[in-house]
Amino acid sequence: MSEHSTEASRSNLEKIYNPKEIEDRIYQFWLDKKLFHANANSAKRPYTIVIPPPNVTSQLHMGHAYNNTLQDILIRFYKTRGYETEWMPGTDHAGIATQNVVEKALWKEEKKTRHDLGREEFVRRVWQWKEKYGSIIIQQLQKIGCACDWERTRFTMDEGLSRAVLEVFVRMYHKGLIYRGKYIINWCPRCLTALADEEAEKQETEGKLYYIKYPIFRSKKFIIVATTRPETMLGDVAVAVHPEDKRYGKLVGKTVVLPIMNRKIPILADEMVDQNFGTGAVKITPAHDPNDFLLGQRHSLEPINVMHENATMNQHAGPYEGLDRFEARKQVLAQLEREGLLERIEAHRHAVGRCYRCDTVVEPYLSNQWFVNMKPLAGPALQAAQEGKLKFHPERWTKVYTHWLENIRDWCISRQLWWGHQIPVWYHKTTGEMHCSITGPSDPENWERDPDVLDTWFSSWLWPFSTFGWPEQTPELQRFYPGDTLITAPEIIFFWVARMVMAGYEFMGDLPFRDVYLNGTVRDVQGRKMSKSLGNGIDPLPMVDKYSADAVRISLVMLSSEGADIKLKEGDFEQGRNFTNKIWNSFRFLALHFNKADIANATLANIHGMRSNLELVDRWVLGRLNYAIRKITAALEQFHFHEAMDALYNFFWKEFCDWYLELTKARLNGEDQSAKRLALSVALFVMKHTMKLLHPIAPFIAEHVWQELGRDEAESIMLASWPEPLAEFESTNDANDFSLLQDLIVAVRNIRGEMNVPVSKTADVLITGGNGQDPAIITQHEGYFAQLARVKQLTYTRAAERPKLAATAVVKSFEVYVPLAGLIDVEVERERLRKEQTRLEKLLEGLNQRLYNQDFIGKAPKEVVERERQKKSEFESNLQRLVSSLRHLSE
RNA sequence: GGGCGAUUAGCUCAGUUGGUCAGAGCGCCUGCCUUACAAGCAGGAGGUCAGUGGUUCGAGCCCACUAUCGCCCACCA
Repeated sequence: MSEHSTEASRSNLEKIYNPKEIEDRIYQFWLDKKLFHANANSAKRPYTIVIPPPNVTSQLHMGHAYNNTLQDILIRFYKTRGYETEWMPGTDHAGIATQNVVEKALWKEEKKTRHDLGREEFVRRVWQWKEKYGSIIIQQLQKIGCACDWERTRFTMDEGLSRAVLEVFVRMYHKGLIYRGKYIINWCPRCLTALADEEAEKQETEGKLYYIKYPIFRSKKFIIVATTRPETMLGDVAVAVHPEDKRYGKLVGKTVVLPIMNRKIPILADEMVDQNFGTGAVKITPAHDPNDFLLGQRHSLEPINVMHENATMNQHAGPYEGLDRFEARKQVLAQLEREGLLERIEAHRHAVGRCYRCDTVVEPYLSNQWFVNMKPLAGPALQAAQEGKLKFHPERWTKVYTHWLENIRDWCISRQLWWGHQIPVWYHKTTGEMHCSITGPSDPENWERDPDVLDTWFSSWLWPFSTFGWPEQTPELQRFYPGDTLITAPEIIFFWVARMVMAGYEFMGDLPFRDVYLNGTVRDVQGRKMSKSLGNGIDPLPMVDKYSADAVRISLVMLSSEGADIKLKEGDFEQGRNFTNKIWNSFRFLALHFNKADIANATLANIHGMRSNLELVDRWVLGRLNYAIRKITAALEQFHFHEAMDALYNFFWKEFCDWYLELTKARLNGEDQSAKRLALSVALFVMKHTMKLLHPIAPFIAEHVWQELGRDEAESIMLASWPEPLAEFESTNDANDFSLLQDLIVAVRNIRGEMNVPVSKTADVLITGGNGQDPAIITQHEGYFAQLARVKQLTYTRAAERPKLAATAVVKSFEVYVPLAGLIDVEVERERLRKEQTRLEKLLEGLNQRLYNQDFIGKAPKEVVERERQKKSEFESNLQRLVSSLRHLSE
């Protein structure tokens, strides 16, 4: 990093902040100085963020940019507060997603399927792909400034993490927490694998409910069943009714002839059946419906699987063998129709599961899979939230989390993929015996390994400790586990958050983080989620190019309130950009005046030394800075990012730039060297502190200005300390005095503005009244009026002659007159005063209503009543003086 | 079928324990290229805080119900 600008070079700093090369250079500077790396042997307190590892297939989208900005804010905030911060970056192997991507490419480029290559070669190709493209998203995080500990970058299929995965599987297997069995699972016929319940996304769909007549054996009668998936009837093995259903009592035990298949199947009674749905009689297809499967088990029915894995009908589907399930549905219905067995069709809204990766309709399918018994794991995770050890922000998510845990179902963890951690179980070729271990059996030639791999989340849920070397007790693990904070999207509370907590308790005996902040979703202006398929996304990287990373970060934070969704359009980034430009120009302004000594003098100790020489505006701005420090610190501690940004924005722009710097120009441009140096000390002090406060949100410009300001405290702003409140400047007197001056100045500006007096024209101002209050505060600061309201001569008299043709304003107990002979439009002025009159009258009306109300007088706290009384007398006086002015104007 | 959010200026949204809270940014109108910044400065207009009822001396803020929108969960086939 170059030495900060020389005084000579500062005169030609660009007017527009141009961050392009600056941001890259600064990031490299941080990297060179190893400022992101956390030291496991540090004496500082650790602060750990658990970052969601993005899929290796991902490109950075706006959701990532938002989420990672928030994490980076916390990391930088805690780092400068003296913590040893650890943010471990990495990627997730994303089993299905990655395999799909590579398979697609393989087909496109070589017209080959993975089966053409064979498992070993295919997996090798996926690794190749991963090496080439898998770190793109990680690099993109650098573009937005993320302070990740790059030396610890991890991948869920790294050797270490894979070791942890196998270790966990083996331990759980031997503990009886993992089992294998034939159950109905969610099957994706396109990805050809089982899915967990959470991976089958339920979508409300307008479907149909088909009523089908099943002829009763040796009878003319029928029993009518209702189904949404008629093609599954080919696998029916029974019809069930409720045992207490009077309509069907006589039929229980009879037999029906399954249409098309002509199979004789029984009519059973089972409590599962809902008498109020459909006809109260339900067809039973144990191989294709989870409820039917359970019922089938209770009644010892043999399931009949009628589909292949790709959801075409198989040899058990009779005449429909070979057809796709939906084609089969059509033809089954046609045949039923021809045979007069289709009673009727109703519109029916129901939830259909779809594969979360490819959106294909999921088929409930009977197959052999591995499951985790979740109940024993859920207990501690539930308790942690109930006891407040685990906190969600916003708090309402606690309920979502606990509800899921209370109703937890077993987790299907086997996937019929090649890309992933292969299950460490071997089957004996002759005895069929199972062997589960990390290293495998000692006589491998007699065994065959389970071909399935594990669900990606089975590695993700170990992330908070597997990344630190677990199961070894490494120094990193001992130091950085448990972590502090997780920031993620609500969509993965079940997939990931809850499971990490469960794994944390099971394998580490402690939860992995204490606070979980759920950030909202980034949406387009119409409120739709940004997505590739809709094409409504805003790519963050071009925005970074166009507006700068800081601008993108600032804008995102400004738009976000706690956990709420963000509606985003490109123009929103202008606000962030404008703010960085404002910062740049305020620095540029100071740069025209300051020298090295001024920077050295911009310390609290020095300002204290000169305390008696401070002007009101100096004390005021330091008071406002103190307020901003308190507010921003508290906001960030509570994850109120928006509030922190808001406080910073207002302090810096509205108070420091608009009032302080404007009022300091006289001293900076004046002849009085000591006054100039003093003003610069204060201004630079505020500037430095503002950069420290800004650093978590907009690190690049904060560092850049920090460097230009001489980096006297630390060579990087990342090593500077977070500002402490300035209690000694919390003077309410100064605040009140300055506030009065602001009101008076605004009143004059208001008159000038309404009268369209050009800036080039100065004006005289007469102030009267004050109601006994010492007017010195006004007369002593005549210069403020000159600078901010173009006042040539300010006069105060206790009871003045009212000037002729003057515009008037009432400010607290003072009256402000701006004589504007030749400029004033009497009509405009009258309008202005009347408007103010109406406003006051309305306020008084409200006050009177309260003050004449005995209940209010009697029950409201004394201070409140007193305050209202004072307000009333103030307003009444104001109104009176205003009316007098109006009358005078008409004379 | 359950649960949870949202509804405040034309737009996007803030409003911490009920008593100067009716606000910000953008947009709009007026005047300014005032030697830091036109990506700027100064001024201004715009809202019965979704509706109804309740609690209270007092309610965007608390309670109930209603309406509209959105999200999540759910084995009525």
